[in-house]
Amino acid sequence: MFVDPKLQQELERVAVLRKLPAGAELMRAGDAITHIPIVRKGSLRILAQDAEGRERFLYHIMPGETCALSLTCCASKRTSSVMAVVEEDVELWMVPIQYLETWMDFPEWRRYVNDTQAQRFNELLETIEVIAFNKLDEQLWNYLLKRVQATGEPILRVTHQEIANELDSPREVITRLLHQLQARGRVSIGRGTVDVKMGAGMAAGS
DNA sequence: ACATTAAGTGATT
DNA sequence: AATCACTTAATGT
Repeated sequence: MFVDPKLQQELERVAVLRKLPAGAELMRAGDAITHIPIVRKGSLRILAQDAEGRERFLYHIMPGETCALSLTCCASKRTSSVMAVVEEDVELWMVPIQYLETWMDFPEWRRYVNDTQAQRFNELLETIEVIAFNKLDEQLWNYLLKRVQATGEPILRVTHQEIANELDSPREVITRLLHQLQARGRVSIGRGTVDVKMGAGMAAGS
């Protein structure tokens, strides 16, 4: 994980290793943040969540990465505003937040925190762009692609309803858009599954 | 066989 | 693009 043996040693000393199965919820909006999760294996899916329980997919956290939001959240001692769901079975290092600051003495840690912040920021911008300027069919395709990339599995076990929830859109619309994608050979759908055909981008249409 | 859940459809705004 | 009302199909017990 870290090159600096001292930092690595610190990590192994204070972090609690935690394993969670796909689909498990690591945290929900409103939860207090006591630990910073660093993904060792697997991946997490991060969703925005509002007071009424509506959701919105934001991005994934992949191995070696940590949640930039928890970093800023605990720095300002606020509660989480996002929900974290396990995408692919994960192993997490749970680092008590107190070490966030004390570890700043390690240059490598500073760089790591900085890098993840920058990376997340870019990803966030990207998803904002998708949400703000793209039509739902493009958002859907983007969503499917990201999830496939995050799981390494081309076949997603998801219902239309679940997708609809995460894109905050009615199920019927998702069903119809999935059919369009199927007609274009980009996916094939089964009950509770979507088989995503990887390959070229979205290109042309309607 | 029955109940439940997922998906498909058409009409309406 | 959203919402409704309803049908049909798959799946679990």
